[in-house]
Amino acid sequence: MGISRRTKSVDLITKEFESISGAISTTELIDRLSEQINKTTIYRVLEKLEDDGYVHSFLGKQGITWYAKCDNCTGHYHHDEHPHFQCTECGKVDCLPITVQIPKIENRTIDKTNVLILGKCNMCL
Amino acid sequence: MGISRRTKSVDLITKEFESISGAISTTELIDRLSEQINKTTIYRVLEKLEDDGYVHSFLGKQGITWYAKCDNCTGHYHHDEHPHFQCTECGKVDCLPITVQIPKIENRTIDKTNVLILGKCNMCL
DNA sequence: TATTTTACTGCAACTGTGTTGCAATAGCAA
DNA sequence: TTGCTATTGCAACACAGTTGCAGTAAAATA
Repeated sequence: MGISRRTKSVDLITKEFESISGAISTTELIDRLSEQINKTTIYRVLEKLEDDGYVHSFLGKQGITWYAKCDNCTGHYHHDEHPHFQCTECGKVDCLPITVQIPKIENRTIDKTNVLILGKCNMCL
Repeated sequence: MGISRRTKSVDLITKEFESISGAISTTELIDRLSEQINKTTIYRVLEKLEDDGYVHSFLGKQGITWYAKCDNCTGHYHHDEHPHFQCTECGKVDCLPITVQIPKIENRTIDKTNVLILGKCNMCL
């Protein structure tokens, strides 16, 4: 069940995603919007935007949730089957438009793969 | 700074790792040992055991910390550069003795790669 | 063995991320 | 304009993990 009404919260949050490059953590989003939207609402809107396929979520370095409106993923390819990169210097997180091959594994099926790559981004090299 | 004194807590925790196959989450370890060891101590001992290279830590599905005494990683190869597998049915987590190739990425350096594969394990197929 | 040093432990209180219940508000269709 | 109900804000909660500190106990030293 995604977004069914266009509200102030939805507008503010989508505008935030349009204005950034890369991903944003829920905590950062709450910091930026807490004077205008309650944090509970932020969590709930993000959930719905993900249902709608507008953003996707994943976990960053310390296990906190990040969201990205990734242009590289569309349609059925959506569910973040691409790796994410987090810079260990500045903390910035991006989607990587590459594919990571996972070998077949005996006696197991693979539903989903989460790949987080840690390193230095081009600004911090 | 790893373990420097052999205490009851260290014995109980290492004994737990000897008795299991695969990985164990901090929460499960606390459940099992909370009558014998305080949770703060469990967190602190795990940290030291990781410093010593006896176990390694990584994040599971919901961002909680897991530890494994993985036999496949030794010496400099230690720092969990292997993928981890979490069963979406039973929740069991294992180290996978395979290598995932990460392509070189322009304008970035790679320090570490976290790969979590979600799917069904051989018991749940 | 007795003493001393200090690593380790337990406790209580705290932090940060995320969730839940519920009453009030506000899109939007009719 | 009205009525339905999705959405919101608030307060309180849940849970993983951390911190400060005083007391305890390995283990080195005498």
